[in-house]
This record gives sequence, structure tokens and C-alpha cells, in this order.
Amino acid sequence: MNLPKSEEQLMQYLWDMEKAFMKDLIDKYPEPKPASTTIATLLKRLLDKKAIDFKKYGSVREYFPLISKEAYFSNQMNGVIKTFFNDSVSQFASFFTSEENLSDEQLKELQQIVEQQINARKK
Amino acid sequence: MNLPKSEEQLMQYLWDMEKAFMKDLIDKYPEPKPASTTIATLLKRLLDKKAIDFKKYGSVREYFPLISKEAYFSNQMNGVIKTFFNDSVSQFASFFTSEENLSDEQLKELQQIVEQQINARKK
DNA sequence: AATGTATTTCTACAAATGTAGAATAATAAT
DNA sequence: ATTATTATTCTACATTTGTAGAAATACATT
Repeated sequence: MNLPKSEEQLMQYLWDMEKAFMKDLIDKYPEPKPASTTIATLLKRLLDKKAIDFKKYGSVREYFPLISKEAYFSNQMNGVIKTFFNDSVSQFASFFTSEENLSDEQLKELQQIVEQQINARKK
Repeated sequence: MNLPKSEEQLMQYLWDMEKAFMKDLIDKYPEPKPASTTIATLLKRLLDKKAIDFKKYGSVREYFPLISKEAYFSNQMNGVIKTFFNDSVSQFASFFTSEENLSDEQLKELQQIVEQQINARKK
């Protein structure tokens, strides 16, 4: 699943909120907000693509994601890594840490994160 | 600079080769190759966008990237991180290490990479 | 009941993208 | 020279994407 920017943006809001009525989504958009029909169109398209679904409360729809942010994101990353890094995660990691302008603190954080991961698996 | 998939793919080949004649690019594409005019169109569009340029050898053009893979990629990643991780690199790193199905070896590699980075900076 | 507000579906349309044929120019091979 | 091959430009066209107005519904309020 590869969504266009505008739909991805909407999904992002939905992932953050877990579920939402259109109203909530409109609220999320920063000024200048797109026309409500624009958002409606995006919702429609996402429904068609089965990226989201809704539950009806009376006649009101509460939308929710059908694909998880995790799955979607992971998929995106794999694409990037495949395209840019010859399918090598470590090549990516190397590039990332050296080029992405991480601050010293961020690097340290990353170090801890990695360590935690390693420990978490050892058990 | 945000290129559509097809152009990104072409750039990818060009980055790998550093510079290339159309012929070389066509070679790079896996079967079934797109029509040569399709590739020509992409080259044209990339020229228009000033993503690439060429040097003429007689009447033959040798194309080369004007934007580096590093810059382009870094830009992409920042977008992803902004959209998906609230602009937090460490949030991204955390997610990445835990969700991206890294093997134990890859995690260890990553650990080393991070360490190297940290040491490299301590200078 | 009448009106304002929110939601949804339809329709529309420009711009971007993916893909490639036709025509042409240039080069290489016979 | 003639022909086959390669590269380039133009033109074309179906899809996809970004955006939103018009119309129809449903619901909330006065």
C-alpha cells in the first residue's frame, strides 16, 4: 500500500487519534484548512482503497485505520532501503547515523535504544 | 526536491553509475524494460527539473546527477520523520529498531555503527 | 416546522505521472 | 551510399492526485 501525500497526511491524523469523526479530522488540519469536501474526498478514496473503514453510530461515521502505522511505515522503509541501499538495512543504518545530522544526544539515545533492543532479545 | 517513483528509479541507477549514457541506463533496467522513449521522457523531465544534467561527447550525452543521493535521501528521510514521528529522530530510531525486523546481527552492526559515530565525534 | 450545521456523494478539472508511438537526427555497420 | 541502430524531441493519452463546488442528507436548534 502506497498512498499519495494528501492521503498519507490524513492517515497520519487518524493513526494519532486511533479513530475519529470527520469533525475531529478537520480539527486536526492546521490553518488554512482544506475545504471539508476535500477531506471528504480523501476519506472516500481511502475507503475505496480499504486503507480505512468506519463504524456507524446512528448515521455518524467513526473512521478508523485498517492498516497500521507500523505496517505502513515498515513497508515504506523497506522500499526506501531497497531502492537506496541495495536492500541492506545496515547500509541504511550506517548512512543514516552519519548523514542525518544527529546531535550527540540523539546518537546517545540511539545507542541506548539499540542496546535495549539487544537486551530485550537476549532472554 | 521530491521526485515521482519512476524518476527516482532512474536517478537511482544514475547515482549508482555516477554518470551514464542512455544506453547504460537502459541496460540497468530489469526485464521487461520500459520503452526507450519512456526512459527518454524521464531524462527529459529530470533535465527540466534540474535534477540531472549532461556533458556532450560529440553528439552523445553523458548524463549525471545534479543532486546527490545523500542530499536527496536525507531530505526524504526528514520528511518521513516529520510526518510519522513528530519530527523526532529518536522516536524514529526507536521505532525503526523495534519494528523493522532487524536480525540480531543487524542490530549488532547497528550498535557498532552508532558506537563508531560516537567515537568519531569525540575527537 | 424551519433553519443552520455537519456529512456524504457526485461531478469537475487542472496538474502530475507513467508510458510510449511517430518523426527525426545522428552514428555505426555493411 | 544504404541500412540498421541509437538517441532525442514531440505529441498523446490514460491514470492518479490535489482540490473543491453543487446537491442531497441527516441532525441539531430555535
